[in-house]
Amino acid sequence: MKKVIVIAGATATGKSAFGLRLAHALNTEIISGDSIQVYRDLNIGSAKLSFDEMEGILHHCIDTRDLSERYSVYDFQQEARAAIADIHDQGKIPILVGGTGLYLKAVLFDYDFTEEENEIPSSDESNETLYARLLDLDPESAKSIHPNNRKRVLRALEIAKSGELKSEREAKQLKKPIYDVTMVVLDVPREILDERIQRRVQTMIENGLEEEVRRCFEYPKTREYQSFQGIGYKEWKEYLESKATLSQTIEAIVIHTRQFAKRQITWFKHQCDATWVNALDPIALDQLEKQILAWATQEETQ
RNA sequence: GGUUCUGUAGCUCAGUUGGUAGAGCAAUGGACUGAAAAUCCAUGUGUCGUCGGUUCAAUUCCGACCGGAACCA
Repeated sequence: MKKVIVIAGATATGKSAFGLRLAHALNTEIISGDSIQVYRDLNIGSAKLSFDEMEGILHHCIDTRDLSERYSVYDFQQEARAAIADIHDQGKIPILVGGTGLYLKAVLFDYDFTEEENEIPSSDESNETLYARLLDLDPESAKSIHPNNRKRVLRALEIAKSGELKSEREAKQLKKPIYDVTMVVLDVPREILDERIQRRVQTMIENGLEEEVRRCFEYPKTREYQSFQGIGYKEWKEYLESKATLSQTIEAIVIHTRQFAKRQITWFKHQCDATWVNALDPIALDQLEKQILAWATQEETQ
């Protein structure tokens, strides 16, 4: 199996910096595992590295979509795997850096998405009615989806329409990585992370986040885009409509970012087999780098 | 100084015609296979401002005091 390095963790834990460090040491390229950084004009609010900050390291899966476009795990799986293959062909070990847990897992594991229309399933039926139908069509999947989780119920019904059930599709998977993966989760104690988030948002404001938002989402129609769902963007809706103050907007961004970080931590804790490292401990990071470099030079396993 | 409001969960506020109280947000934990920075689930004891009075019983009624707001001087 080919090797892949993964640097994961909550927002504001220093993933990008550590990823760059490894990329230099291994003379390789980085693949961003992030659902918002794929959008071309979302720079400040998505905490995207600037061209200079990339320090000459090639970054994949960034700036690949226009604000009006939809994007999904499927797209990411295709494009990230293509980039991985390309880097492997150069005899290098790709580094996947990102905080979108599902995206990382879908690339590394044998998640199976068949080619299909990327449409948002919609319905005006009640949650109860939809769930009842799912119970009938795919009881196995229904068991693991809460009736109120309309999005998931609709998706499972959508899959069932194709003839194959969601539960059947997943049962065929081995649920094992398709690469030889070394995965690291960068960890920062919650209280400190909260402060870092506060500061980071403040910096975004100073760097002109409001201007970026106005430029990208000036027209109300654009605020229906998937890209507008990003934290740091959607919070400006009320502000742009003169229904909220600047400080309320900033506060909302901070709160949403913290809640997001919490969800990310929960995901990585339970969904992934990874080495957790205190990102604030320079000695631990040095050791980690050495370990990864040593692992990188080992023979490929079968 | 006077009048009228007001003080209940971290925040904004309901409520109890007197039997010690509950929403939203926040917070905490969790789920997660095509929107995932999304979506969803679970968790609510707090001297009901302080001190007195009435009462079998006061957060609820009465008084004083201490905060806050508005208006009048």
